[in-house]
Amino acid sequence: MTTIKDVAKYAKVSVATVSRVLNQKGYVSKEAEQAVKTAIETLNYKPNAVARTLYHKTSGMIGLLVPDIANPFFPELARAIEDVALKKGYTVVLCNTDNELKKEQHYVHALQQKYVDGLILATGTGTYEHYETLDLPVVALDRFVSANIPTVVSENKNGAKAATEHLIEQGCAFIAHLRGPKGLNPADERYEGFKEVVEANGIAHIIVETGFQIEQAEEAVRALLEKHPTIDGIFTSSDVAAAGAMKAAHTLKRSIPEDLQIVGFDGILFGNMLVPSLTTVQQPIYEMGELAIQLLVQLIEKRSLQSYWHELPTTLTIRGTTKGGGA
Amino acid sequence: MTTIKDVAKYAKVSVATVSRVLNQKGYVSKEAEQAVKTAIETLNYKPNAVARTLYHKTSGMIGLLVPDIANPFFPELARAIEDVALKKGYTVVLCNTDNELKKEQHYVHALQQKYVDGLILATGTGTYEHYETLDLPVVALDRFVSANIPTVVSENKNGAKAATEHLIEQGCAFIAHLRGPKGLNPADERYEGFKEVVEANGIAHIIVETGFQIEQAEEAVRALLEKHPTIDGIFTSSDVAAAGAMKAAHTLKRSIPEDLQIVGFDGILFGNMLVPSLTTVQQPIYEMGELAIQLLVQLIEKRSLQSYWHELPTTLTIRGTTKGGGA
DNA sequence: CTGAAAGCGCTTACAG
DNA sequence: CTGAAAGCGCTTACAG
Repeated sequence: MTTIKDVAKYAKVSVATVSRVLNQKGYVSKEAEQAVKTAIETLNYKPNAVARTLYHKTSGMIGLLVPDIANPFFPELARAIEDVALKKGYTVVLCNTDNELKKEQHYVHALQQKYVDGLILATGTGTYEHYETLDLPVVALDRFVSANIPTVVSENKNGAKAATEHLIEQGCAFIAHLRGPKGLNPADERYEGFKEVVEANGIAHIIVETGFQIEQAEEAVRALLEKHPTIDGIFTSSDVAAAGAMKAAHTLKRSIPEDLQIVGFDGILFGNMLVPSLTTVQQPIYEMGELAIQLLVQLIEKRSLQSYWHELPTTLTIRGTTKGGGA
Repeated sequence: MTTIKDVAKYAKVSVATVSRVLNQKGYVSKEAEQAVKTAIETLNYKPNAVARTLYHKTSGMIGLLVPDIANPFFPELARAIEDVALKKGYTVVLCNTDNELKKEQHYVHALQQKYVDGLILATGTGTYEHYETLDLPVVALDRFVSANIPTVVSENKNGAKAATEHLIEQGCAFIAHLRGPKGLNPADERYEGFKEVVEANGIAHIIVETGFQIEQAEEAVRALLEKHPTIDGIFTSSDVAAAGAMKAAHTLKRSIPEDLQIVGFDGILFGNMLVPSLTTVQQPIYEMGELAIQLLVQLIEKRSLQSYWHELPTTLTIRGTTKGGGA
């Protein structure tokens, strides 16, 4: 690798001068500038980012912590973040935590030691509370961590209410809710929204908790439908769980949406690939990612934020698994 | 941030001694060691990874270049890579290239300047040929770049042959192949495999090219089925395209697998979420990712490789979209 | 306008 | 066994 010294030697100037033309700051004569530019060109010199980082204490990298990139909600989020990062000159380090405290801590330490400029937390065990004392810009995405940390979420509760109301409007009289893990923010809020609406309308309902694996959801729904054959509506806390519900319904020869209506939550791409395509509460996934990194960059650049709480609207997308929609 | 100097001062030794206990190399007395350890503990000192990188010219980071992490094949791959990286003490930088030469070049430069220890290329325009002269360990994944670069792929051609043979065995007489972009290695090989089998068996066939968007595939298959209503089998170059084919079939009221049988390629998770679930050529996605990073780490650690060519077996997973399987 | 020097935080020969 | 010093590649006051 050619270094700034090589360039200086070739251009017959000092390294300070080379540095000045590199950073376009400070005075430098036309002749010196030209000589340096020629030297850079002919030696194919690229400044060493690590040395710069050591001096500036800023690396141009941000850490993205997700539970599991293989969970289809997160790739879309990651893509949005990476797109904006590219434009703004940042680079994204991907970390899968599996919601395990140990992995989370490990990554936070590793990233800090590398001088990352900031962190986007799309994960959180809820137990690792050191983010505020980290002295590092942090944005929480799809999760609430602390009031001092800018947060980007979608309208989980409202979305859940809309989904539940839709099922009721379409004639469901006994609705099951497949809720996500307790203690997980979005799952709790979706549950709240569901409960509020069924209770307000005096609708029979039942709640079952599942994780993010399709098999769990499928099994849960199969058991549920066998035990309660009169269930005619299901609202799931994720689209993946909805797909599991659809598989279970298919196995039990319950036709969708005639016998059983299903509404998912997330609006990930594959919902539209299902047959019938999935009615779901669409989160503005890409926009959430975009906003999160924009806020993070503002924080990094020490610009002040107008708001620390950003709740983006969800929209009910009616498709083939409920009666209001098409195929 | 506390530095090695602070620790040295607190422990009343030189920074050299602190460094020695940090790295557990060189002689250091029990007393000095103890003093340093206490100092590290009480000051909560973490060594600065950037300074180390500057000296050692090795960062503990690897770059992962994929076309688009939102394309469901890549998150599974990325997850495998990240899992192994975590175990081996590396960190993964995620780069989406969209198969654009400009983005690819940008990332390669940016990563090099950050002293990444190696690159995994799961993308490639085929035009950027500088990887061999990069002086950086590189592994090609799901793509052939050069004979000098260790390569991990799956048996694309054999998989395609098995898929096509399966369709013929199940009675298909007029088979369409939705091939991926020309010039893209895996797509070309799958096409070759298909062609060989249909030609050897004298089966009527037709080829259409599509990209990786479900909408393209759906539209292509709709047009195809309208023009050629006697098509009774489709082999697609990806599972996403197969989902598009299923949607088109559904729209045209062609029942699967009775009227129309479909085989995909990839074996991504969501194939199993479809109804009927998708018969597909399963690539060992996780294993491919694992192997790629293991090879890369071997390269980084200057251990020699037995082989530069790793072709992992694919398996035909017969499910609900062809007649041999279940639902 | 320009260069010598100190410093970012670490590591490792080199003397002792 | 231990410390002073040089060096990794850059940047920026400070003199001139």
